[in-house]
Amino acid sequence: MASTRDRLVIAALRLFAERGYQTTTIAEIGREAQANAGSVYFFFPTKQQILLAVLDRYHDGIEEMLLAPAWAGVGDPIERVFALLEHYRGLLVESGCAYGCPIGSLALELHEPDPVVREKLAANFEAWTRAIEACLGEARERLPQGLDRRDLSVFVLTTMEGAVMLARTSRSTAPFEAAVRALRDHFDRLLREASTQGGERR
Amino acid sequence: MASTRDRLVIAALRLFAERGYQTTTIAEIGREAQANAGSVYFFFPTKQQILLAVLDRYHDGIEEMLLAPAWAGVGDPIERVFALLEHYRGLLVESGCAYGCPIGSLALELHEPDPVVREKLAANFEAWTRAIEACLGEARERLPQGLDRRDLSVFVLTTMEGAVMLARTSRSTAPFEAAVRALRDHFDRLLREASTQGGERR
DNA sequence: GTCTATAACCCGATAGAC
DNA sequence: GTCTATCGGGTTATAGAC
Repeated sequence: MASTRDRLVIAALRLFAERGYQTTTIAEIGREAQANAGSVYFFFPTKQQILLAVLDRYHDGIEEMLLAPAWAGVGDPIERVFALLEHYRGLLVESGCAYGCPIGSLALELHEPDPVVREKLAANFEAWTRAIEACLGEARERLPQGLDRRDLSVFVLTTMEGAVMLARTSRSTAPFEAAVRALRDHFDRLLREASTQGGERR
Repeated sequence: MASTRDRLVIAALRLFAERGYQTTTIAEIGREAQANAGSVYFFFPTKQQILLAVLDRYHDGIEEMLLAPAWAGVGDPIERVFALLEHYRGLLVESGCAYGCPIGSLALELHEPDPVVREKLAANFEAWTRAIEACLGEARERLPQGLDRRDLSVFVLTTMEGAVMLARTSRSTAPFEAAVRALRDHFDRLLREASTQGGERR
């Protein structure tokens, strides 16, 4: 069995994702981790420290927890972009459209977060964006010259976050699928332009 | 001076936007509306009823509160799409990037909202999407034949919501501007394709 | 309609035994 | 390291005077 501290972090990660930060109580985190409310304070002096540990866990685990499952069997870098989006669609379907991106939900739930919390949220978004940017870098020869791959990576993330938000709120995957179709249309146009550009590329 | 009920709704609207639903107390709403905490319960039996009134206010006021200021002096329907996004960018700048879309924030803060709350949140997203869809409808002759204008309208909303989320979290307009540039690039390609399509349109 | 006072409850955090 | 017990403070909502 994992260490008590680990069990507490995992329990908090689950509860924050499913019910939010403010709604989750220290007692619930303890119960979920088979520990007592008071014991939580041996490892974490404040509730916010648990949140920081959870955000670190997401950040450190992005490969193993998110990218690896989403990209299993998908080698093409452009298809990886859409495989990641498809992974989120799967999470929506699994949950009956109750799923929300844990980082996005925390980012909007906490209106005036402590700077250290806000920076860890931003670091998680940054790691996600970089993963997409790496895909676009791999596929650079198939994309138009002069394309700003950073802009496009951010655009993929805003699409995912907005699409999950709308799907969750309407309890339907329809808006998610609509946004992804529109993004795919954009990518198709980018790939088509690059393929007719031809000639020397560097 | 506005009626007490109106002042309460406006106060709640402001406080929910700035500090969130759960963080805002009934006492604060009363204080902000120059009424007493106990008086709030004369008009609203529960806190959730205040939230419902706020969501109705947003929905009924979308023209006056949002679209009219954003579209002042902008006639072109495509430019109206980007003027609305530019309006949100202005709100970000004004607030030092603390701004969040009030509907989006509530949608992610409340993880298991009462169905009636969730439906009013969804109705607000739907009204926003329809406003964009109307612009695209006006500009239909300049857009590619067979373009799914509903998909594209949803895409504009997901871009706005995602972009505001990232800007707020990083306390920078950079990701907002990146996402809007990428969306503009997409629109440019759509308009270019339609202009070279030429011939008969209907 | 508006006010004061308070009931009833829950939470984060602490103290201290073992 | 883990437990029980509890403090102190804040919240929604109610009761009832005016």
